[in-house]
Amino acid sequence: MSIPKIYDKNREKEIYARWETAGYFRADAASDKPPYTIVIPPPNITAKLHMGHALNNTIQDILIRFKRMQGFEALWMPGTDHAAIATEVIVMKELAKEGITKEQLGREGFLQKLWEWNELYGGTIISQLKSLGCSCDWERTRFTMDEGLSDAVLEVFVRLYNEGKIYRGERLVNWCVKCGTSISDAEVEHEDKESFLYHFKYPVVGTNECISFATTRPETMLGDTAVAVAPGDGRYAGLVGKFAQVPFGEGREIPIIADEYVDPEFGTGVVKITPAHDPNDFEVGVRHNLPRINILRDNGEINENGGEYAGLTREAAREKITEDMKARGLFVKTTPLAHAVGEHDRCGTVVEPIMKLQWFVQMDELAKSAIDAYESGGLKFNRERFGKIYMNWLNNIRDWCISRQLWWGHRIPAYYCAEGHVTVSKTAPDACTTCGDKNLTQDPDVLDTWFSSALWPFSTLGWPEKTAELEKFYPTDILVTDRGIIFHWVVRMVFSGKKFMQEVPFKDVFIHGTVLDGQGRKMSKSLGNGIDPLEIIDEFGADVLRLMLVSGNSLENDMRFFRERLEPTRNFLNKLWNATRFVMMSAPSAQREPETHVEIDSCSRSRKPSCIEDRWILSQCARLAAEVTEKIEAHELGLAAQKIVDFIWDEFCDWYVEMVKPRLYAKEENAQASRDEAQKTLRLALSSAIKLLHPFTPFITEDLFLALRGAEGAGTINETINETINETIMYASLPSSDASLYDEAAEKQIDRIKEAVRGIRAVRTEKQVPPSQKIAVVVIPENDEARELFESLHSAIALLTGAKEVQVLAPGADAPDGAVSVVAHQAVIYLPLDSLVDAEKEAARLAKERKKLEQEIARIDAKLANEGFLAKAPPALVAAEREKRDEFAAMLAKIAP
RNA sequence: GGGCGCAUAGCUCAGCUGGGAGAGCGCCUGCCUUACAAGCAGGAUGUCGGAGGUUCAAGUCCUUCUGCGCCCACCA
Repeated sequence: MSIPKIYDKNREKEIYARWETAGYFRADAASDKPPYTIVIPPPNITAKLHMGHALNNTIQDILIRFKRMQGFEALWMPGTDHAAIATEVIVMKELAKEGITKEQLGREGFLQKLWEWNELYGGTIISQLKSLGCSCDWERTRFTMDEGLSDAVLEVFVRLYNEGKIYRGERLVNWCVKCGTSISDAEVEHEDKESFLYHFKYPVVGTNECISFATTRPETMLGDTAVAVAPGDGRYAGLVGKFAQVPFGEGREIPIIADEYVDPEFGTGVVKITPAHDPNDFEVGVRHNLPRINILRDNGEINENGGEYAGLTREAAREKITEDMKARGLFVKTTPLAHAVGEHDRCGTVVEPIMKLQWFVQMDELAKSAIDAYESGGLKFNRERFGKIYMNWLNNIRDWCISRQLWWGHRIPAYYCAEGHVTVSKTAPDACTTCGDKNLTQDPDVLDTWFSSALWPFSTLGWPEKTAELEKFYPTDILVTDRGIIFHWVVRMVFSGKKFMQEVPFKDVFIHGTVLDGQGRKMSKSLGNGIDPLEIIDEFGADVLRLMLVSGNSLENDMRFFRERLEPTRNFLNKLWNATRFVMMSAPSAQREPETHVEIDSCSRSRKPSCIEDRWILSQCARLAAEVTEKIEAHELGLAAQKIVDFIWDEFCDWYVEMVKPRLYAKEENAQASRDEAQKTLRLALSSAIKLLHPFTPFITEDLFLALRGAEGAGTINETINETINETIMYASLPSSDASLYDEAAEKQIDRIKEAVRGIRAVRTEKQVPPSQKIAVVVIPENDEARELFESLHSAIALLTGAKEVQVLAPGADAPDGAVSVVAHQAVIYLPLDSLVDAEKEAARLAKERKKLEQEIARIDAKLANEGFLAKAPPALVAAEREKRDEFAAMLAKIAP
């Protein structure tokens, strides 16, 4: 029977299905274990898994799996977001293909289409997350519009309304004339566009003068209700208080006012004021009690207030008005101007500030609580700079417009009577609370999608009910998300959590970078440069994708995605597969390796292996466990992964496995005990590393772990899995990192062996000794301790260097003639290579060695000669430098001049 | 206009609280050594963007300049 040499990624689905069936992802609110909670950033129901999701969820899964193995009751709460406008836009596009509009379907009919859509596609991303290996508690999967979460939304709206924190008001909102809805500031994207600055003038009433000004939007002149100059601007001092005439329609006369808002340095120092269509002007209008003239229809056409221009589009009106001003001699000039234009991030339409009756959340107090959370240290970001972004936004926040003129979403629970009285209630009220009118109509608008996701960390746990889940799992431990939604989401969750749960929803926020294409550009549909994670999973397996995503880069920075980076990762997993294959073939003992911390500890202490290499690798295991734990807890996942990879590939495969081969293959009768010990240690060290790796590459590690545990005889890896179906690595305890398991003596000794082996190999290569030629190696140790060390590992050294035998002489023995020497710590190694020794070249080689040592010594001497260094550097460092100098000097002395 | 990030080997990037420059890929040499050629052994490669400064000591901290990139912003 043959064991496959190549690891098979196609087993992932089967393994996942077994985990799910076994209920391994479930988190129990009644558990005694300490909780560890993460709520997933709910993907939109329109979403298909992209690289950003793959990275985001890999990070979360690594943390959750690690904590689960550490013994926490780990809950990863999954779910999806209804994504009001995004979903509505997509479904409308689908309907448009059939020539249907949402108006034709009516509200009920359209919503039914949306629910159908959700039924069909809302779960797509969930199944895709499963193929990535995510260990979410799927039975708890929530949706922002399901019953419980909708109840939470209504509860919050009503409470805030009753507290006066939610109000309805006519304000300027960002209006998308295409989507026919208001959008939040955060949904407006500003892009610098080449445009024009139009210079015009208005006649000043009662004089022959004109006052000139500039604007980028001439059509808004139709709504001008003032002209403003800077207070104290001498040029216009005489005009303030007079009136200018808008030369359209009835020739409206508007006041010339002075306001701080005007920058006298800019342009002519004069600004026309359009309170109904510009946020700044709106403020000016409030200060000066100016009328607001709305000149736009919802579709962007000029309305009746625009008189003769009514019915024109924004663009057409702009041109016609400019022409008309020219005709009246009031046009001065146009100058080119690059300036930022606001566009709707969903459809790219230029956003119009427009007056609308909308619902707002008053932000001052809520913002303050979110600021407090950060300033008090109760909320931490993985990098300070993200905290600054958060604070900067909060310090400049404006009231949050929460009503959207859409149908898909949580409908605003406000009801109006014929008189226009407002009644807010979770359930439809029987009568107006003001006048008792029974004929009520509900507000047609729905809430901003972030209104519901702001509640996600506690609404998913059952709030407003007092549930065991809330008690156990709130607040959550960490939020892992993208830089792009700090304002949209993170901020709003923080103040919502503090407001309704009296506690921040998470203590840590981990912001990770963006996955870019190979050229450093964002992956986007329009560029067509996206890489589908599912294709990568198909080709390489989820393990490879996951490990690659978190390796070799720091997660808070953006990363470029190269397919070429997948191969080294795949190669590593194949290496691990083969290492396990080797261990199972050469150490097929029926005896299981110790499983718990206690067992490992007692193994290492009471049954301390007698062989140095066993002690060494177990010591390295304990250090690895400590380092990996530290790095994961510091959320340095890439460094943690690197440590594990290095351990498995370098320490375990390249050194330890080779070192123990002589013991495994020894034929002597008395070799049994040593062989058993080697086999046990092989299995213990490997399974330790596999457990530490599991959070990163869950599938392959499950296979290998079960194979190692259950292997009875030398069966195939795959066969043994079925026999141990009830067991899993997911709940295996992590290897002990107890510092008492560190064996510094063994570490130092193995370092010496490695040094010697490397030296011998280098000489072999340099002398071009073919690997097939078995050479002789003679070691002359400096003392008995070194002699014992080299003797105990002579077979290993022979195997590692391709030597026929390694002879260890007594300290002080005579060096063999005609041999090449390799100087190591506390030993000189001779390779009798008569035929190959070229006296001249050998002298040159030794001279080079000497020079290297002399340089090292000189460097240290320079340091030690520096009085400042001696006086101010830590004493331990100085001592270490001295020790190194002594060692180098000793080695130098051994190289014959 | 404000804020932030990046600049380290040919390429892609690590390098956390300052103490002898690293990895992977690529490249050169030699190996199908009975776990693995998706492998093994050996090797070459860097004024750590420029200039100042702090320090006994700077890739690491400060200032400044240059070149990319991102975010925020109501300057008409």
